[in-house]
Order: sequence, then C-alpha cells, then structure tokens
Amino acid sequence: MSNVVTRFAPSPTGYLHVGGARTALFAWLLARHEGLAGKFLLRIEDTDLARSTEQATVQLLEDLKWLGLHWDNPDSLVYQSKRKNVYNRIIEDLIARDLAYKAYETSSELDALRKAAEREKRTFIYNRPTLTPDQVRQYESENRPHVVRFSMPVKDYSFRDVVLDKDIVLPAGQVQDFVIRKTDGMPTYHFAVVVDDAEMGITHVLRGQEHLLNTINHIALQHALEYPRPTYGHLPIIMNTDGSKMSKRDRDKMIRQRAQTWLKTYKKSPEDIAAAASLAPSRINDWISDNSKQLDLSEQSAIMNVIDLQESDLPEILVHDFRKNGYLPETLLNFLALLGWNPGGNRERMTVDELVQLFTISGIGKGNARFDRAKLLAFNTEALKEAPTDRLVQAMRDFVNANPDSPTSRATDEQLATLIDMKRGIRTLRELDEATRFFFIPDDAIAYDPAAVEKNLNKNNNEGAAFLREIRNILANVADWNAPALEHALQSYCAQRTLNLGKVAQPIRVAITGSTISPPIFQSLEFLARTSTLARIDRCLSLL
RNA sequence: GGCCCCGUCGUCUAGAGGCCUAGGACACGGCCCUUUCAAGGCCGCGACACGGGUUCGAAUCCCGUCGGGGUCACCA
Repeated sequence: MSNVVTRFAPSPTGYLHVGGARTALFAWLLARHEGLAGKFLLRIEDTDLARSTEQATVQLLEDLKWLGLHWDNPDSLVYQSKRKNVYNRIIEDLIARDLAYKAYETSSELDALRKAAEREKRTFIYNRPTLTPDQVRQYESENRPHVVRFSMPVKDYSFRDVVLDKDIVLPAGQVQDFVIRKTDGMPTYHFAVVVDDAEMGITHVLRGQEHLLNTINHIALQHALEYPRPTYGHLPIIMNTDGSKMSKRDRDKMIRQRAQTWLKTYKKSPEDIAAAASLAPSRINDWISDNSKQLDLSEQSAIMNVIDLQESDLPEILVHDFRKNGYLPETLLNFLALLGWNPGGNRERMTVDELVQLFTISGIGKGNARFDRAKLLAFNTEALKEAPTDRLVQAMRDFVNANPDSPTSRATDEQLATLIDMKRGIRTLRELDEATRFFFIPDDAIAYDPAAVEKNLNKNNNEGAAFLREIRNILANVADWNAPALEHALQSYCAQRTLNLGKVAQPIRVAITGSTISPPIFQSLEFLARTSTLARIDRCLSLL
C-alpha cells in the first residue's frame, strides 16, 4: 500500500537537462520521504513520433541512474507510444458520449484564424463549427484527416496548487475545446497524461510551472472520465544567470557564435569547417546561418575540435555536461534541490539521505531561480575535499569513462588514488584530469609552452636551464626516489646556492609538464619515476 | 496584448506582525599563507521594488503601481 505515488514523465528528445533533473529530483524526494509508503514511477512521453528517439530514452535513463534517481517500475516502464489502443478506446467512448468530437480544420486554416484574431487584437478562442449531417457523412466517407477535440464545459475552473499554496482560478471566458488526438492518431500530451496518471495511480503531480494552466484542461478531462484528481504542485522555473530561460539550445548557440568568430578570425568558410570535421557542407552552411537549426552531439564535438573549443568552455545545461565536466552527482543533486527548495534555517550542504529526510512540499519556493554555476562549483569543491579517496576513485573512473579521450583514462585505480591525494583542493574532476594528465603522456610527446620556457628557462641568460642541468645530475644520483628524499636533495641544493625553492622548482616543472602548473613538485617527481623525469629533462634541454 | 504566477543583498535563500540594527551560503574587494595552480584562514562590501493603507508595531496582512516569468500549438 502506497500513500504517495509520484512520477517523472520526460519526453525523449535528448539528454536530460537540469530543469528536468530537478523536477525528477523533487518527485523522487517526495516519494522517498515516505519510505516504503512512497513510490516513484517513470513514464516515457513519446507521443510526438517525429521528435522522440529511442536513443534519447536510453540517454535519459542513463542520466537518471547516474544521479541515483532510481524508479520503482524498472520492469514496467510506461511508453505512451505503445498505448495507442488504450487511448483510442477511451477517446471513442468520449465521442460516443458527445464529450469529444472530430474536428476537420487544417493547421493552416487554424493559423489563419489565429493571425486574423491577432490582427484584430482579440484572443483567439476555438469555436466548434456546426456541421450538417450531410457534411459529416461526406467527411467520414472520404476519410478526411481530423483531430479529436475535447468539448470543454464552459465554466470557471479552479484547483489547489500545493507548491504555490493557493487556488488557481481560470475564468470561463478563457477556456476552449482542445485537441486530444492528433491527425496521426496519437493522443496529445494533455490526454495521455490524464489517462496514464490515473492508470498508474499517481497521487502527486510535481511538474514545471509552464504546466500551470494546462492543469485546467487536465482536471476537466478527469471529471469527464471520472478519474480521481491527484494533488498538483507546480515548480518554479530554472533560469540562466542573465535571466533567460535555461535551454538545451544555449550550447548550440555558443558553438555557433564561436564558429562564426573563428571563420572571421581565420578567414575561412563554412566549407572548411565541414571538410575538417568531415561533415556535409550543406548541413554546416544551414546551421551556421540559421539559429533554428541544431546540431546533434557528435556533430557538435566534431566542430568543437576544428575551432578548438573546449567542453569546459560551454555552459553546462544537460546532466550529461556536468558529468563530463567532473561534478559529483550527489553534489549536483544537493545544489539542484536548493534551487527552489530549502529545509529552513541555514542548512545548505546535505547528503542525499538528508535531503530525503528533510524534504517537504512546503519548503519549495514560489519564485523562479537563477542557476548560478559559481555556487555549484563551490559546492563541488567542498564535496571533493570531504569525500573519501575511494569515492573519488570511483568518481574519477566514471569521469574518464565519460571522457575516454583523456590520457588519464590510462591510470590504474591505485594511480588515481595517488593523484587524488596529491591534488586535494580541485574544484572539479576535470581539473584533476587536466592537472595530472601530463603523467600519462609519452615522455617525447610533452608539448612545451613557449611562454613558460621563456620565463623559467631562457630568461636572465638561460639561468633556469643552467639550474636544470645541475639538478638533472642530482636527480640522477638521488638514492631513494621518493618525495621526502627528493625534497631533501633539492632543498640542500637551494641552501648551498642561497636560492628560493621556486627558482629550481619551476624549471623542473616546465621540463616535466611543459607548463608552469603541476601538483606539488616532489610528489609529482615521485609519481613520474626517475626514468621519465630524466628523459623529460633531457629532451627539454635538447630542445632549447 | 489577454489570462495566470512571482517579487528580501549581484545570485540562491532564512524570515509565518514585535526575536531584524534583516541571518547564512556563493560571488566580489582587501589582507594572510604559499615551490606553481589551486585549496585554506581572517576582515569587509552588500537587500526587504515603489506608493498607499491596516496595526501600539509590518520584510511579514490588504490595495495599487512597477518589474520579472509563464501561457495563449495537431510540442511536451
């Protein structure tokens, strides 16, 4: 016996984005808060045959699993596309009871009516046309394409919203008959939701505020079908920092902008990009000049390679983006929960179990919230600092799985553990990856940053290079190759010559990493081992 | 534009008529620590959208204005 049954009902058009993730999280928390008396169900809303893909469903499920939002119907996932017959039976029944009817206007006819209404500055309300029996017979006999509309009783509607904590009222003048079955025979969202929520025994519907007024349609339908009315709560919307609505398109937009600048800077043509990325020139041409065109993920990454745009340069919008950029799922959940909900008082950092325990609908806010990545980053930094090493090894494994091109993917678990302890203080797993990937690059493949070489080796009459040559011989003869011994050897070298440690550490750093940045130098040397260290120093000196 | 929702520091928020000289976190500024990059420590800046009521007393209740968002699809 479950007292609370919630659901998440995404439509499979791509990876899960943070808005959807938060909706899922709240529905999940509401159910889990009830313990055994709560159920969280998943339903795939794929009634839009043109936009839904199987691949997107797979991605969606993977994202939810990564977040740890497990659903209670893993063996009986509801796919709306497979329930056409169920919906049709109910729709035929509604038609028979004259609560719904076939409507024969085409989309373009309706568009024209809407435009006309707009020109005359009045609100378009659909009116059921009166068809003569002859017309009906004729349309039926010629099998004319049609939709089915629900005959919406004209009256004032109201329902209780538990998030907003108020009654939402829509006056009779605002209601109109709406489509419940499309020309292609599939039910619309409004119809499928109502039927499925009822059949799945959903008691609480938590969804985005963009659905607030849709609920009026849904309760009218429930009344006609004699379904119970679930409890409704509409969540505030997550916005970008600039106040615009957060959308999957933000990434595509950014890539397009950068591609356009790239074209200008290097005086190239879209065809050049297409060729370098091995994509169809026409496709790239369309995309680059048309904001409404969107690339898929593999096309995006091909183009990013060409114009040298990093994953971390893009705004994270999708759950998958956060995974690729090295955020911990439990931190993302914590942050997302706080975007529009809080347990009261000064409580902010919470484990998933604590979220479950503390979650209440009354703690959900009413206003839209802006997504502030800086704060998420701070949360992630803190979580990364506190997490035990084995948790981070596991997280790092997941990170490199999501980023198979990284050299760090060659690391063993033992090596990952060492890297993690060597470089506490990172903000994301990507930072750890970027700070330590030089270990896993072949010695002769280190790329030397000219500015780093100039500053630390060439400046002041090749002072740094001279130090490096002397240090090379010291390192070659250190008895024990471990951090304390290496530190001791180099500190005494510095003491002899009255040098700051920085004077010798930086040239070594440049030699082994190619840059001026690395984890603490002695631990880095220990990790690299003597052979690689000397090989890199020798190669570096030979390149000067 | 009609309808609907919302309105506390730059951002997320605490706040249920006196505990508010409005608290916390992030961001920002300064100082400290430091072999690089970080991380860390300390200090600081900073808000009740506005105008009317109600009340002994209002960030909290009511009205209006302004501002933000949503929605007006055979997309969900």
